[in-house]
Amino acid sequence: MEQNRASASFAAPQAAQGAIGASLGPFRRLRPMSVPEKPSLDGLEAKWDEWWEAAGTYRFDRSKSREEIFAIDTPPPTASGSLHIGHVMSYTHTDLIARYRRMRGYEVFYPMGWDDNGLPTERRVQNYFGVRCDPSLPFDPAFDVSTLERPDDAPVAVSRPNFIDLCTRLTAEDEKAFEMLFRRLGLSVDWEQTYTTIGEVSRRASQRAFLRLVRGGMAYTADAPTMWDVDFRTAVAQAEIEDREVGGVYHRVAFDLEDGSGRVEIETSRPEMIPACVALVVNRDDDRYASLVGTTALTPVFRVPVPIVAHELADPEKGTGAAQICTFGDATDVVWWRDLGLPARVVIRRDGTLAAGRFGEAGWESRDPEAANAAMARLEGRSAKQARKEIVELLREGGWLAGEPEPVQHVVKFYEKGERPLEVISTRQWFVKTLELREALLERGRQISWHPGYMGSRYASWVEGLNQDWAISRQRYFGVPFPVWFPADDAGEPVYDQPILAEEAALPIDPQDDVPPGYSAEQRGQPGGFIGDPDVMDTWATSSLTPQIAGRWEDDPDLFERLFPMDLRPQAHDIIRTWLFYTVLRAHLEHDSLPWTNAAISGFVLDPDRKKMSKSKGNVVVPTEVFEQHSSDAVRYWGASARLGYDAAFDEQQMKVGRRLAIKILNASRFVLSMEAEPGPVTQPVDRSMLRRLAHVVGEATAALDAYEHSKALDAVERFFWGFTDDYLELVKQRAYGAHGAEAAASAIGALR
RNA sequence: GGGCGCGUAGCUCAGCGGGAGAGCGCUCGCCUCACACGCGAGAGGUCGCAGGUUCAAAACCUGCCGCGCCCACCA
Repeated sequence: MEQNRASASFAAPQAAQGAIGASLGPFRRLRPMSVPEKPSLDGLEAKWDEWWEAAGTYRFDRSKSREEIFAIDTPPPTASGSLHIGHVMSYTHTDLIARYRRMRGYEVFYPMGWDDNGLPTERRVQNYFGVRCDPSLPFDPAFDVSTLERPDDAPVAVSRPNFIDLCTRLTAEDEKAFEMLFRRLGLSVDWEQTYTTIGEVSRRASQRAFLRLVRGGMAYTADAPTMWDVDFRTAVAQAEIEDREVGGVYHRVAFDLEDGSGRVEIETSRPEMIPACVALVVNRDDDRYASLVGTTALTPVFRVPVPIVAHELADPEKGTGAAQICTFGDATDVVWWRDLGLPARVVIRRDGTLAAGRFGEAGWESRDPEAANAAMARLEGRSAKQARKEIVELLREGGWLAGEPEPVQHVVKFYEKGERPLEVISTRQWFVKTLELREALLERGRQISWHPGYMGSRYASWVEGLNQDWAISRQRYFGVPFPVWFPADDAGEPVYDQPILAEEAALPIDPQDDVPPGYSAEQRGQPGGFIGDPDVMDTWATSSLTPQIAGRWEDDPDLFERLFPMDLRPQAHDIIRTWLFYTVLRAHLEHDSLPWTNAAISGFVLDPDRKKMSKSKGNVVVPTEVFEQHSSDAVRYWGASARLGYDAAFDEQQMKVGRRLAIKILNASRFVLSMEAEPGPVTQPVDRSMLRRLAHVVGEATAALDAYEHSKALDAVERFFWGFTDDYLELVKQRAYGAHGAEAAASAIGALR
């Protein structure tokens, strides 16, 4: 049914077999023209970019119906970095699909987007201009970054509006450079469809979708333990967390039983969390400890009484079989804390340093408050790492350290862009419900056609492993603001459970500038007034709406109808759990549909030694140099030779092959076009045989491209072509020149054309 | 720990039930009027290992080994 919804303008095998000679189509009309003496690839990119732009070759025709359209949800690259060779490969893959669909008669919707909002841009602006954002400063209309003075080389604090302005200006520059590169690559993008994730359309769509989630009960705000990056000082979502193996130290620490009958030893890599300990946990089936459940122990150093509790997740095999529960040392602590209804004693602050309440006061009971507070004074204000050294001394002094600390390699959770391990910190965040949708989202995954198919299992394993709702708020600046204010109580503090939602018609809004309905600007921050939500959305909360943004959802309902759900999401495999997953989630919640029917997943480009390319390794390839050296066609050839889903080695040899192929095509074309005589009916067996093979190859390539196997299509076509030049061309050359008469020549020329 | 992918000529890879292949690289020969960014010829492999199914296995099944990726509540 897909195949039938547009007429095929690509030569079908049957046509070529039927009336050979009569079916030359457009080639019949080719006339000898000014054939260049020495065809060259140099400068072709600029020439054709200009030509396509002037002719509007790839402009999207919105008068077409949904059935006639093939809509692509192009990945918006992060605008605040540099494009690398991996982009070149994956965007070439998408372009191959776009061009193939166009050949099949589809009206292809192929936009470009720039993902400019978010942390990467902030970081780049900070480094580029030497500034940092201080939201407490007022807007400075006279601010001029070019005259910025940095006497001691420290970052200069600028206001939030000034900072955002710098972000906007720098990304605009980066986006121009990206467009130049993509144009040079020869992408058949309709550049009039370009959007940015910080642009007005994106902000409106993000805010509108968010408001609907809140009204529908699918988004909520809660003060809950959340994964937190202490350097960026923001919450991060499960999808942005990665495991890293790092060196750690196991410490065996003794807890005295309250009744003085003995001690319980635990093993921990985070002894600095002992002041935050709220319980010891053991497994009920563990004979060593079962009798202790229900009794009380005293924490070392701080002498805080904590209950010994049982939980099924306590693994007798791990460590000593007994563990401390702290608020919060890791994600497991959160599970135990929640399941067992334990109190919280938080000692890690948002900047990652330690601080505690006064021992001896409510919530901070201690059998020896004086010693506890003295000990805490030695930890206060230190980072987790520094505090660890300090508390080891305290443990040693008090005789609570059993044996010597033992260095180990263990796996710790990091923010993917972060440098220090994540902490679990209780903060107020906005969440989107995902856990309760697990089954529905797994079903959505099954409805997608994955290319290659096994990528579907990556999606499934991610969805199956979801363990927290999606935290979408970020304590940052350059992002889409939440269209929300909170009423201020008599003390001027926000009342979080009564958010004031913006009107949809007013979107996009910024609660830091705009005033909620029914309030006046003077009431901002005043008792009884209002407070704007200071946070911005996770960048994925915007980019998960790219089909809606590119399709101008609700801004242009007629267009949206023609595009959504789209046909194709092309992307790389590293962001299945983020971009792909969230996009499926948003379409499910907002439209009760898939966002698109196909997902084409490209692999990575590895360096020639099959190592991952990264800036730190210094093995990153700069695309412009590659274009310069090999030509865009050659680079595209290399990209096309890599299958979807599989990593490809960066291979200049392969580009040389592509270059040779391109030049061979030019030379063969020069030969064919230089024939003076008129083409005639194809009567000679050799000619007919060649055309039959050609027809077969067309069928083969068509089937491969329908199955998203472009490398297979390339292989078939290329194989045919070299046979065509090396064998067929040589066989008919003399005849085409007229050595065997006019009729035989006309047959050859007809076939050649 | 669970899942997925991959192990075929020096390199990059295709083939996935009946001839072990391509390109690059290598060797040799050719400036043949489309192309020397070319043309022709050639060397090179117990298809990771071990069992099994089959008349027939590089291909299917089982187990193992190695590499990579994804996921997991790794004290």
